Amino acid sequence: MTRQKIQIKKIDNLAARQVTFSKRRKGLFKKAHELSTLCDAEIALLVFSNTGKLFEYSSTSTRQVIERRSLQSERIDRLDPIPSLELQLQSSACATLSKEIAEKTRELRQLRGEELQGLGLDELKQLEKLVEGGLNRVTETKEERFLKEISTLKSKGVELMEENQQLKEKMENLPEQGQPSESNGHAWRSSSSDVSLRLGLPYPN
Amino acid sequence: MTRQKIQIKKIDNLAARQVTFSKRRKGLFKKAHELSTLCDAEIALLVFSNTGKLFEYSSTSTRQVIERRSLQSERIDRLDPIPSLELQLQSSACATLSKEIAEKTRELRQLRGEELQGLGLDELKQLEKLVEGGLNRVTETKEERFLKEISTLKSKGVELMEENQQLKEKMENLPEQGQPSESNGHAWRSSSSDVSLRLGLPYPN
DNA sequence: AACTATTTATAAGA
DNA sequence: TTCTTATAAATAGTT
Repeated sequence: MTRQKIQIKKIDNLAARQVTFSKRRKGLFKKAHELSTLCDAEIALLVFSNTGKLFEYSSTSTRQVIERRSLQSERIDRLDPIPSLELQLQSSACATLSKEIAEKTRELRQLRGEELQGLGLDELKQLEKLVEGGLNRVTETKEERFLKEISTLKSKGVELMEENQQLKEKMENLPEQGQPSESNGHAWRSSSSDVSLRLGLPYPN
Repeated sequence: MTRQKIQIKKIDNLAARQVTFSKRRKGLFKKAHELSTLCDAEIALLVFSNTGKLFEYSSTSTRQVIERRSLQSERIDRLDPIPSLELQLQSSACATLSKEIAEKTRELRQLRGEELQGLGLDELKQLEKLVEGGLNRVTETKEERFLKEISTLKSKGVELMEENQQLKEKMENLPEQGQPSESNGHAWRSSSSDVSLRLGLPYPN
């Protein structure tokens, strides 16, 4: 609707879809609120994201609006003695969920390279691209994490070296006075001098 | 919002309110539909007019969306006075299925490298291995398929060449007798001699 | 129901 | 995520 007109069909790119979802959800809620205020309407708006998260708006209370709807839309089903309408509805919901699970299971197996026999050459090429993309992102993330780890260790090393340096200076400034152990002091110096080696740091600073 | 900006408060004039209600309701429903399509969201929108008339939109079915919400909100507000035992059982089955879907969705996204922020270094390494394995299997399968395709084409090529050879021999064994077209025979020979080239076969056998 | 001057929403990019 | 901005879309008031 701006910069460029878009087609109303599912947005493929995940990030773009999430951004659009946020923006448009906000816009939709605003419009719903305006309509309820301007025209004194009672409104309930339920939105489940792709990922299953629920967002809702209601001019009064969602429950109240839903109850009002139940009253309107024929409560004939109250008379249904046997397989209550709700039971039927839930059954079909379960069936839908089951189908969704089957589909996701198949996708998962394909991404893991486990159920490839049904696929054509083109589908295989597409799948390969998808998995390559995933692998790249995973590898990138892993390496970023590694680098972060390394730089954390580096700065810890620097801190330790500074601390040790201060300790060394304190030790040297102490007048020689028959302390419990002289070798103790020596050990401090020697252990403090190779912190960067023990931590595997590339260079001491 | 045009000609003049309006305040978002109840419109006093009845006629104007009704007109605005129609216009904005239409706009709101359109926006809801666009959001559900663009972002693959499940939406239910209930609007009661001033006069008590119900208008509703749903991407799937209003009941289904409401059921899904009931599951999420852990039945805080139950609309059923006595949820029959069967209904309860089914509800919990649905809840289980929903959880399974959420889990599989998360796995899928991780395999696609889309939801990595929560993972530790070890988990990332493991995931990388998994995706690498998948990629290898997909690539292998794809290449097998390629080879199969190639050998199929090869044998077809051989068949064609043999058939052409037979045809050539038949042609040559025919005594010269004013046939419909001599050039026809020539065309056959010339096209039959380069089957392997036209099919892009690596070598004629 | 149509028109249109404006306001509002928003796609793309930063 | 949030901001910006050019442009598309919605719509208030009018006919």
